[in-house]
Amino acid sequence: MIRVVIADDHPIVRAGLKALFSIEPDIEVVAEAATPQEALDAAEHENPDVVLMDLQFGSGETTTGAGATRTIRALDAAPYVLVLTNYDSDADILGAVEAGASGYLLKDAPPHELMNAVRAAAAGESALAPVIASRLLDRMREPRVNLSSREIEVLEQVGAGRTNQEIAAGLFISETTVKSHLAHIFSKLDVASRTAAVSVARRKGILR
Amino acid sequence: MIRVVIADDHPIVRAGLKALFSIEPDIEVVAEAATPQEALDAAEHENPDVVLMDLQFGSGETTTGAGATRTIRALDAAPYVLVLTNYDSDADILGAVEAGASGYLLKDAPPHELMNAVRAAAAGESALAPVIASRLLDRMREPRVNLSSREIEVLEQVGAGRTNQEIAAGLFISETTVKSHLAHIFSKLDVASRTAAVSVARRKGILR
DNA sequence: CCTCCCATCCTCCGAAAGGACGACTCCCGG
DNA sequence: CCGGGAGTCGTCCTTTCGGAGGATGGGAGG
Repeated sequence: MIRVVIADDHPIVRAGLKALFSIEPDIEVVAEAATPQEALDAAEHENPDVVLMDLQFGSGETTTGAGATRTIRALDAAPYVLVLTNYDSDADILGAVEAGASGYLLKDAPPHELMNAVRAAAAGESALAPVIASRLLDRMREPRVNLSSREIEVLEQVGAGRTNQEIAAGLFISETTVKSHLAHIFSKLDVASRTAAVSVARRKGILR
Repeated sequence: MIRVVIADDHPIVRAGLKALFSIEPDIEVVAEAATPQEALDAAEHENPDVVLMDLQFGSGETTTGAGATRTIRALDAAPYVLVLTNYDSDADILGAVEAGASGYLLKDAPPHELMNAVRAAAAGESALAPVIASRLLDRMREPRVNLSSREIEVLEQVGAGRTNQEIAAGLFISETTVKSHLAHIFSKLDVASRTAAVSVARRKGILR
């Protein structure tokens, strides 16, 4: 019997997963969690084989799904974590994989794919949705972009529509420095304008 | 007995809703639909009281959830449509209400709120999630922004990071015309720069 | 018919943005 | 201890953007 913990803040999704698993003879839902903290507790005390983890939790939470994944994977006798989420943003996928997730599924996946993934995860294998797998490979090919925290800070201001002057005032630096940061950002993202930088950063998941 | 049709492309969500409704003595799920078209068929032939409609369907669909809502509401003896979706974007809410939805719920709503909304809808009343209701009021206060289709087209290009020259070439118009459209956009959105326009448009749900 | 809105085009001009140098600290890792 | 990256600032210059202001034609609607 595969012991599964469901961690998702949507009651509807929890009910759905439970209903789908109730049909499967070899899978048992041993706990439900509506917050990352509850997920962690359940992972510690219910001795599950697999934790199904949503990445997006309500805005009230201090821990994210990725954070909870990391903590769970650091436990003794840690269960495998299968990330189940709505989006296929590059940043999310990378973050989940780095946090130690065994798989990454989208919520619109057909049920049988979900079952396969749970069984694979329980066996210690990795299961990525096909969409995700190819995206991960694409991402591997693209050289990893490393913006400094200050650069991201500036880029966020740009994304909010502020001018260099406004950004300078807001960050207590000179306009020259803002331009300097932007020049570095442009070069790293291989673009020529602020709007293009925002667009690329959004696509890459650097900006939300 | 309240007859309900569930229209959502996520098998997990359909299973969840069905499971939740199975507990309620006065609500019966008479059909499930994975596409807008299926939803329309079910609305016509199953004689439901309420259709629970997701707004986001897979990219392969020709009709949107809002479109299906409009069509369903135009039927003889039309059922009430309750929109149940993930996001609370202004554009989505407005679109759903204009299409004739009786209510707008978020998928992370607690089950009892969902049940209340279904019963209210079946009785011909409106049920909006509190979050949505206040947002709708905010939106009413803000003067409605009406960008022409051409202006939106230009704005999309701007959001993709293209320069005026590139946009002009792409749309087969002169750069002057692009600037003219942008000037109108700026004035309508009450901003002073292209990046600010994109930012505001995104917040208002004009751009995704 | 006349008016409003949309889409298209124009010029002139100032402001913002971006490129290309250089230069100074601070701090981290080899 | 030294190199290099990050962050800060500067100047000079070019290009792009946006503002002002106007013009044309076409379609929708009072």
